[in-house]
Amino acid sequence: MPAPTLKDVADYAQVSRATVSRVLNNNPTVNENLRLRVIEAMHQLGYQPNRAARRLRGTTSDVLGLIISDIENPFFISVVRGVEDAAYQQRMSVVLCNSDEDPAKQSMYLRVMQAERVAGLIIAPTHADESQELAEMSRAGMPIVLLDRRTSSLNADAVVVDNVGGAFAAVRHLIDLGYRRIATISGSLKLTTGQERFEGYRQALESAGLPLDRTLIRTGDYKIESGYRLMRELLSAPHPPEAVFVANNLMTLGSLRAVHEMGLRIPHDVALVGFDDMPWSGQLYPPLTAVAQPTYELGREAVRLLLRRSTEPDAFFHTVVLQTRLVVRESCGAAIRQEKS
Amino acid sequence: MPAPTLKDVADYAQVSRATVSRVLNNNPTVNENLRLRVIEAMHQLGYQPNRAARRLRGTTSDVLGLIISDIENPFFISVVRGVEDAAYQQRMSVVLCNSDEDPAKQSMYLRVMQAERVAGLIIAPTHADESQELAEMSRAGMPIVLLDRRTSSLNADAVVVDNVGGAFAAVRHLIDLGYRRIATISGSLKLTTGQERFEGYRQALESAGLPLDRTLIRTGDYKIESGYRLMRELLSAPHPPEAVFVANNLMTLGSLRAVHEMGLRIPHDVALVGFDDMPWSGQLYPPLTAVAQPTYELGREAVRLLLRRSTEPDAFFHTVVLQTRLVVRESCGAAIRQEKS
DNA sequence: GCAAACTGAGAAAACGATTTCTAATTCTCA
DNA sequence: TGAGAATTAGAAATCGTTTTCTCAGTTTGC
Repeated sequence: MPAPTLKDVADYAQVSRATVSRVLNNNPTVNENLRLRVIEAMHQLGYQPNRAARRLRGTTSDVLGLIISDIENPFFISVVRGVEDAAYQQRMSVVLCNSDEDPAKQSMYLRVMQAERVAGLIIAPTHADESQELAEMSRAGMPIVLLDRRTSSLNADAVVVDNVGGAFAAVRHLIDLGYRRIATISGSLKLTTGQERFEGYRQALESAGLPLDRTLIRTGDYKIESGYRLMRELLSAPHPPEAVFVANNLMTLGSLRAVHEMGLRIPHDVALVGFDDMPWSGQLYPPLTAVAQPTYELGREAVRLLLRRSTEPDAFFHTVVLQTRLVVRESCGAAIRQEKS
Repeated sequence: MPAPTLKDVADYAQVSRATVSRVLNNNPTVNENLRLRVIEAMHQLGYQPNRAARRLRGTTSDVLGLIISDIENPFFISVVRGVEDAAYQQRMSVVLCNSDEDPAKQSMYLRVMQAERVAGLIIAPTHADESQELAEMSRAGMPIVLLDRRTSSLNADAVVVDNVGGAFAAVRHLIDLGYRRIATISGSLKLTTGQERFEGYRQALESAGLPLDRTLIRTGDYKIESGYRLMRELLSAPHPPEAVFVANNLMTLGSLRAVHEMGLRIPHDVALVGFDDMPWSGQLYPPLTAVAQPTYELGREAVRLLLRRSTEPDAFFHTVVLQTRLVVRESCGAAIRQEKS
């Protein structure tokens, strides 16, 4: 039993295919009687329009491409959900791909997107993206929105969070609580997020007249293991820090383990503030103080930018910066220290 | 600049469109010289076949639908990844939808899938799915694979984990460590996963000749808050349990918080085993003993079943049951107790 | 050496919608 | 009442592929 086509509906309702199409697309030039007859026929037959055919003839596709760099990072889950919800409201579907921080895989998926003739593309470019592919697609008229990270090789719409401001608020909070020797475990400086969070850390120290101490700075790779290793290094040093700002969620988990294994207590022996608030952050031991990112909004906003670009292809590029929020729990020691500001 | 079409390639290579199509589909009946000429032309023009047109004409679509019930549950992330990877190897793309445990949203997405004319559908049906839609689609010839959960309203291929065995192993482990008063915080008994994990708990007690004590059984809804509330209830009772088996990841987080807030220690005052091992399980305090599910495999296996059904539509239905593994860390007290088996 | 079988590749017909023409009505107003 | 405008809906072209049909040219079998 093949699925009913528009022609079947037309035959059943005894009208032409064009009329059925008009009803389908809410063309007002169709008589109410006929309209009802066609709708009745569609119901009777359980008709669903074939998207492939529609896309082939119509100029606008209703599929939207989303390429993220690491589906296993919980950060992206909520982003995906934001994109999906916003797209659904526009009756668009989302094709999701995962580049795994692998430039080869990314370029493969870019080709798939091109072949799919997607209406637009939302992408968190991989680590060190030097490829010209994105720029070429953009020049060829494909609406593109950069998500979370930016890349030097492409001028385009982008939606990012205020990494500098978020990191600044976190470190400033530690300073206001009276900590002076504040270390950081930063992310890769090849990613804009890594650079910016480090910059926030630097500015916060500067704003309080504190020196930038090389021995308190460690650079990781956003994975659990590097957080563990770098935290051990920091705490084993002759003159360990009083507090640490960790620049992402997974490295924070590794840091916690290191502290516990060394038999130290948080925040009494060392205070901790993380970047990225997760559903389980409040259930860690101790509950984690962290910079919350508007991940869901990030996704929604990306779709909004994409739609704007589709309708106004020549508008100036926008970069939307979403604000973060510091969620204070116990790992920073706010409850046990006097705020000295 | 419109994208080049097959016709453009044909003109450029001075052959017919049919020949280009044959080259594209590796039809061996085309002469090597022509083949090279066509491939060269495709390169020159940067040609990418239009999937919409291809899907329209061809009988087989290369899009695979995936409907999950809660994208915010970390459990599904790895499942999605498994599906995606397996699909990619078959050069298929995945359209991902999130029903949010909402039957209305699920039925909406089912219609989208039907309209997309997807090659097949992998679905974790929502809570209490009584709809006939799935059964109808199945009867209409759509290959369908049930994921993680089953539903009474449809006989179809399914891939699930051995919930009974996993729960049994977890509780049996507690028994072997010498615990006798073992409680459970179970999931909704409307879901097959909830029922089966409870059944594993029951069987483990029975196998050791322990009574099923109503006061030690609590039923939650798989959310953090219910884990928190139910654990407080259990521990405030006049005769609290020595150990607790919690039937999902989020409720486990809530349970941990409850124990900590009440000033009790794990595993000294109460031991804990969870269901579903997560990347952060080892970094909780204390590191969590949990039943690990082969989530990635779950996804891969679902794709495999789907492809088999596409090629052999009339084969008998299979249910693939994947085994779990108990990951022993510290929350069960294995390190501090003598195993008495 | 002639009929039959095989090869390779073009012409043309699908696929299921949308959209542009176009023609048949109905309406409007002098 | 009749000419022109407005409305309504059908016929046919179109989108970019795949697939079937066809046919010329070549090979094979006896």
